[in-house]
Amino acid sequence: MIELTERQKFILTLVIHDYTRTALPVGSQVLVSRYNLDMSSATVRNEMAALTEYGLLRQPHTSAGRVPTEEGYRYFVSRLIRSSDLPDTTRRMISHQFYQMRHDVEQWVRLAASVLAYQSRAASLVTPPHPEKARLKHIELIATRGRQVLMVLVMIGGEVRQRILTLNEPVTQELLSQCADRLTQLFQGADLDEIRARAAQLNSLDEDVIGWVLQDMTQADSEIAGEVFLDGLTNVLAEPEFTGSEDARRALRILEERSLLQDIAARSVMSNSVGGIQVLIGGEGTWDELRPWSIVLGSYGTPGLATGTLGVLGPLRMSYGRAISTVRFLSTLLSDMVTETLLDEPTTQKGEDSL
Amino acid sequence: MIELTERQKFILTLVIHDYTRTALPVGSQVLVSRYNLDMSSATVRNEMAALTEYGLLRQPHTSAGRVPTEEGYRYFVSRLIRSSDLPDTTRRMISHQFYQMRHDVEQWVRLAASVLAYQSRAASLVTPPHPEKARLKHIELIATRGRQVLMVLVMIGGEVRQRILTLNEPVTQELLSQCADRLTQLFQGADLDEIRARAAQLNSLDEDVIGWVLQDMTQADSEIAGEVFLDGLTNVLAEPEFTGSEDARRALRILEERSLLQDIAARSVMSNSVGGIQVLIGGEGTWDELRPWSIVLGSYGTPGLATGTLGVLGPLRMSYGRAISTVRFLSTLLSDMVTETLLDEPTTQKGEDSL
DNA sequence: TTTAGCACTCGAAGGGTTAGAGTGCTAAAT
DNA sequence: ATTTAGCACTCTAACCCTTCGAGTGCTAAA
Repeated sequence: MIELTERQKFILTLVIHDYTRTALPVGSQVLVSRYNLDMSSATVRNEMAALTEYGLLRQPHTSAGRVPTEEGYRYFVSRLIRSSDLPDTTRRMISHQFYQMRHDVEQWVRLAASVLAYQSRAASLVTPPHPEKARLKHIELIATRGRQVLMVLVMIGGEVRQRILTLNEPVTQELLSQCADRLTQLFQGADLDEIRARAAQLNSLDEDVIGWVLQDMTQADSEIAGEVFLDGLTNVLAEPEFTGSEDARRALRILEERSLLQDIAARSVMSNSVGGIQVLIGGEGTWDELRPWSIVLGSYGTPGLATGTLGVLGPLRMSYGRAISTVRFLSTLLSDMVTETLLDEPTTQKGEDSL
Repeated sequence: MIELTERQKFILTLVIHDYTRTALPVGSQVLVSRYNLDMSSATVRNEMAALTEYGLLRQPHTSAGRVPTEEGYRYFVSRLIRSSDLPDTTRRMISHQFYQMRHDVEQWVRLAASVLAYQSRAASLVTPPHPEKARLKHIELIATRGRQVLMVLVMIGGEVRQRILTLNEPVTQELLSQCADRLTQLFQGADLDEIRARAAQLNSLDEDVIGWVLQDMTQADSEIAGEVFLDGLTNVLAEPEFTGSEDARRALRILEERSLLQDIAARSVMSNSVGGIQVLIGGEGTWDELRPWSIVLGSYGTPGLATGTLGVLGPLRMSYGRAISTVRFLSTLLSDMVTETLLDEPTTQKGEDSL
């Protein structure tokens, strides 16, 4: 990557700053007068020409001002950005809100999406915390009607899965409770493989049930992000570059389908990373539908226990500083939420590493 | 409401049909040639003038064709519409999909939203089935860490609520299980009031827990529609009347905030109702943000047991026939889903009407 | 009661002009 | 060796004007 002079960096920063605010190509004279630069517009013009040469700026047409290129944004994000933290009062306020929601995971995930969207003025997405490898904590079986039974699976980490299953023959609640207790005793703390290995010596009812447990846990393991909570879509549709264009709808379809989101969320190694936070600019050549968008992604949680993804989606000219600092703050906050309210027995208590 | 001649009804129907397809004001000559009418354009003009007089059509400007007014749509929906059922193959296909999803309520609610959006070519919304009055089926308490306990509440009807609660002092899993069993025995099938009434003779742990149960059930009762599942937003944003206008964003904000949706879903008595299905045209004077929108709403489930709402949101010129028939079909289908897979003990087994 | 004929209206579309913001280049100034 | 003033040039956005044509309402004949 080309080394710029200090002044060039300064001017690039100003152009990006101005363009993010106005969405209008920025000219040399405007820049000088708006920011009281003590150089002439001609000097700025020369520097801009250099930056254009380097591929960091471009002109929409000959007699227009400059606009940052994707490369320009990338340079800015990776080398120039000075992301200030959120103000202390704001942080305290947000923390307080989360504290009040601490009892319900879904609620605080939703809150996270809402805060993220509001603070970054863009669309936000948050996935609930999800263990990399589901470990069983508790099985519950509840008779409903005839051969149908509601199975509730509580995983270590707090995730709860429920499913209605149909047994071969009707069973009383009492038998079901005993079965659930037995299986809970037997498989507490076990992951998919361990259950599968130890599932030999079982009577028929237990076997029947554990089959469903395995199925559900397989599903849990394969889900990277079961549900994705979105918020702030209107923030992004309000941006001038998307009003009335095809792009806005395409982007919305992306968010609606969610498969691409999972794809992206799954891909943790990305081009530009700032302190654990990934910045995806203009689809990075891979996701064509995202060409007019940027995504700031973070993750939260504890790798061994449960992790989730959170991010901000906005136009190319989004405020990266604000987005990054918000994502960073919420990332640590949500990590705290996971460890504070969902932490369970230490994982060393179970498993093969019990030395 | 004014009585129209058969020919006027016919022409109104044609205008609405054509406008629904093209989104362009429809003129007399176009109408005659496009539908091979055996009358002259002048005759059509006269009838159109009459319909305009009655307030069922209007002209965007003097020398333009006619466009249906909200009143026009209302007349059409309440007196003229002939909503054909979905084709048999389609119905079977959809039913089959639902059958495969029958184990997971969230999944089939999501599927319903998806099918509804696809079939009606508009945005759709579906709320999960929700009992009008929560009745307890089962309490489960699971120790997590220290004084924190995961409480899982299973309601009759299949709804499951979970919450982390903090007790006054640490309690073993065994004690918790006993407590849960005791409370389940004592309050099974009881609603909020009954629990409150019978909650006198309890020891301290039970009392502590039952307080949280009451809180959760109160919350369950007050929720009309906890979550609203949306789909097909892009269908609606693609409509020409919304490209680039403020309206689209306003509408999206409505859907995002969901409070208005609950408001609407809660208000079951509406102006135009066709076979249990409510049609809300242009906000009906009450919801200003919805002026450029129409909503076709239905409900499903069994009033005593659990009910939900489903609906379609589209532009004023949406295809009401298609929307209504889709909503109607899904309404019965989802009702079946509720009774088939979630039905519990008959409600007469419990309560004051046990004669 | 229907229809042919006609004058009239008004928005959409096309074309031409203008204004001004912005550029790059050159030559003078620092 | 930079920086800056000056200037010719470019190109879009905005405006105005005209034209075109679809659609109307009215009148009079069928």
